[in-house]
Formats: sequence, C-alpha cells, structure tokens
Amino acid sequence: MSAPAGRKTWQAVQAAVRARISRRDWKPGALIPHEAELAQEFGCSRGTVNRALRGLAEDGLLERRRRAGTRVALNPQRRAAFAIPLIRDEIEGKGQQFAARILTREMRRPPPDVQARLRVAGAAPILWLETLYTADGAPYVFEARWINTHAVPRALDADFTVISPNEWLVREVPFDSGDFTVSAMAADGRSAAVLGCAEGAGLLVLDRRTQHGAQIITSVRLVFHPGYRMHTRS
Amino acid sequence: MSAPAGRKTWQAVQAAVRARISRRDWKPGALIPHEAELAQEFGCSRGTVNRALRGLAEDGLLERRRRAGTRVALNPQRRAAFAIPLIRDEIEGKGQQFAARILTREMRRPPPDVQARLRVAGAAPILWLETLYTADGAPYVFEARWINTHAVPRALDADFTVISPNEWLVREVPFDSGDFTVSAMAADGRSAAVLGCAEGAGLLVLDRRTQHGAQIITSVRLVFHPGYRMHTRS
DNA sequence: ATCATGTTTATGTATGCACATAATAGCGAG
DNA sequence: CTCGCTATTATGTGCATACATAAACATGAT
Repeated sequence: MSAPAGRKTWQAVQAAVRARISRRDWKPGALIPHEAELAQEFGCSRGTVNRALRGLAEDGLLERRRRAGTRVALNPQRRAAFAIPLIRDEIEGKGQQFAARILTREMRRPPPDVQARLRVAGAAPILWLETLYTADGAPYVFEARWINTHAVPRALDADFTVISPNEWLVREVPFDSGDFTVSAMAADGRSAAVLGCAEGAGLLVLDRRTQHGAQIITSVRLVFHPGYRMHTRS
Repeated sequence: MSAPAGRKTWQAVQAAVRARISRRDWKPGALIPHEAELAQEFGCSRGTVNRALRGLAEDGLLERRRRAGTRVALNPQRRAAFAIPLIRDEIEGKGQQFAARILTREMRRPPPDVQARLRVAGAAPILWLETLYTADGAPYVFEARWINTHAVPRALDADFTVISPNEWLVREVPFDSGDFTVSAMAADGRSAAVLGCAEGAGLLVLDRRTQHGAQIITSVRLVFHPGYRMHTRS
C-alpha cells in the first residue's frame, strides 16, 4: 500500500495507537475512543481500525469488550512467545555440525506418572528412546522420549538412525496439538555422564507432549547442556 | 452468528481446515486450494477464508506467500506462548497468602555485563533491589532487579514496601517492549539460603528486560523455588 | 544459456454496508 | 427498592468490490 498522504493502513493505525499507549496519552485502565471515532480521526474505515485494535488486543495490550468499549490493559505482557528449538536447525544455524546418536531403543513399561501423562492404560510396554544430539561433537541436548505405540504402531518399524524420532513423527504421524512445560533440574549422575557436565549443574528441561484428538502420540523430555538459554523471538 | 445451514463463519472454516491438516488430507508441505476456491467450497466470501487462513498461518500451521499460494507447514509448532507469571496473581490464584519482603535496596555500580544489558554508560551507581516473594510464608521466587535510575529518577522516591517494584513500574513508567530469557542454574549459597532449599538444587531462572524506545528501564532476574514449572497456556 | 522484461496470479488490504451479539443503562411494574 | 424488560451502543463478523503487491512464470533479446 503506497500510503497516500492522509490515508492509513491498519499497521499505521496500530503503530499510532501503540505510540499513544507507550507515551501514556492513554493510561493503563483508561477507555480509548471507539472504533468509529478513531476511523474518522485517522481517515480510514472502521474495518481498518478494527484490524489494528484486534491485533493489539491479541498481544495483550488492549482489552476489548462489546458495548463496554476498549481500554488499555492494566497489566500488559502476560504472555511471551518463545521459539521452540528445532534442534537440527538450531545447531546448523550456528554453523556447527549436527549429529544424533541413539543411546537406547527398547520396549519398556512406562512408570505410573508417564502412564498418566500419555493416557495409556496399564503397563503394557511401549517404545522408549534416548537420543543425544551433539554440536561439533559436543553434547547439546539429551532427549528421552516415549512413543505411544498403541496409537502409532508404525513407529516400531522406523529406523531412527536414518531420521530422528522427531522428524519421523512430524513427517509420518498426524497430530493436532501439544503442550510444553519448562523446568529446571540439577544434573544427576546419568545426565552429567551423557551431557559431559559436572554432576549438580543446573539444566534446563523442556517437556513436550503431542496429541492427536484425545490420544497422546508422544511425550519427550529435552535436557539441555548447561548454559543453554531460551529466549523470546518477537 | 447463528450459523445457517451451509453458511460458514471464519471459525468454522478454520476448524475445517485444521481438521484436514491434522487428518492429513493435506500433507505437510502440500499446496492447498487457493482462497477463491475454498470460498466457493465453503459457501462464503474470500474475506472469510482469508481471515481463517491468516490465523492458521500466525499459529505456524500454514505458510503463505503471495502468488505462490498456501501450503501446510513442514514443521509446525515453532513457537509456543508461555504465560508470564504475575507473581501476586499466581500465588493468590492458588489460594495462598502472598507476601513480598525487600532484602536489599541500595545504589550500586552495575557490573560490566549488566551495563551492557541495560545499555548504561560507565559505572555510575543505579538502583539495585532484591525482593523475596513468599506463598503462605514459603519462599516462592527471589527477584533481583536493576532499575535504570537515569531513565527513571522517580524510582528513587518510591516506597517499595507498599507496592512491589514490578507493580510500581508497570503503573508509573511508560514502556513499549521487552524481552525474556529462560535458563537454569544450580542453587549457590545465597540462593539456597534465600529460597530455603538445598545448595545445588536446579532452579529455573527468568530474565526480563523492559524498554521504552532505545532506553532500558529495568532488568529483572527471577529465580524460582525448586520444582517450579512454566507451561504453555494456549 | 543468461539476463532483463513484462504478464499473470494468489494473497494482502481497504471500503461501505449490513446485521449479530454482548453488555450496559434506563425504564417501568410490582 | 428490586426485578425484569427494553433500548442503546460498541465490538464482532460477513459480503462484494476494488486495487496493491510479491513472486512465479513466460517471453524475448543478447
């Protein structure tokens, strides 16, 4: 859009509103003019203003309610989007050599907490994989994964030395949602040995669960090398 | 919208497309029909389809490019939105008693890494605060904060025993953006003492930086009690 | 074959209009 | 005064239309 003099695109309106909020022309909690009014002021249609404000509301900067109008959020920044690392890309993106080594692959009966997490009944053995990912040979992240082979029997025939479990699953298995949890742990003997770090080091842990409908496909725990950081990409 | 028989709302279209993707009617990497075609199929206008697909693209489920069309993302779930805890709400939301205690409040010269992080020149002392937040008296999170008093001189007069530094800043100081980093550390002597945990425990660390224009207002480090978890809220 | 150019096409955005919906405000009956 | 209905109003959504823009594609010159 070539931005003719007075005419505003929704991005321009959004930027203008953002500026007013951050300049405190409109203070937290205050009601701002309604869409029609802003449309007139900015010389654009109400649709354009709506688009701009909707985006700001999604970012948590505004709170909108029908009939009640739009007000500046009292407490912005309730959420932050973190980039979920795609191990291979992350390592190769730094110009380092990516490698994956499977440490364990066996059928194992999930402990009770994993049974709950995977929503599998009883203790029938399912596929258990441990993989170490390295960057230029240095341990980068240790992955421990359960694959619900009741839901994905084909996983039993996959050759994970050729394609990583994650890449195989993404490519082969339908899924529709998932959830993440971030926590921290002190390196125990095993983690320290695998990651080649001191026992007791602080390690960032990312648990990810992937599901298709009501069924849980897989549950992974990524334990990162000491010093690893995740940050907002926005 | 009362959803008359054939007529679809953008949410309905979005759900239908989501279903096709997760059912793998449209496989990862595949091109999907263009907007006009889908509009005809769903019996709605192109605008409605556009709205639906735009949302899915924002979620990372689709990749869209002008002229090239829309295809199913090869690797979805590149990002996840985490709820950034508002300590007081989080604790009170669990029905526990919130309390904050200021452990340190002094002018201090920032070490070089903090100087860089705050983009302040030289080593002129700025405000340094340490606060412990408790839930039912149990240590919950330990906050260490630098406030750039060159940018916010008023902070020198604020009484943070009445209002927490975070709440004061949110209410009093304009800002427009920020960034977050998540990492892990092993509890050192001081953290262990303050949080009442064993030395060497794995602790989740959240660093947050808040800025207004080019100026950094404040930089906070939150060190959570052992076992704390952050999870996606989406 | 390579490169520059123009053409085509799918998405991106703006507009005006209409109506749906939620929620407040106001009114009247009891 | 309270309860419940109605009117009002700001946002939410849908549609048809028009034009902008990016990128793939085709064409033609060198």
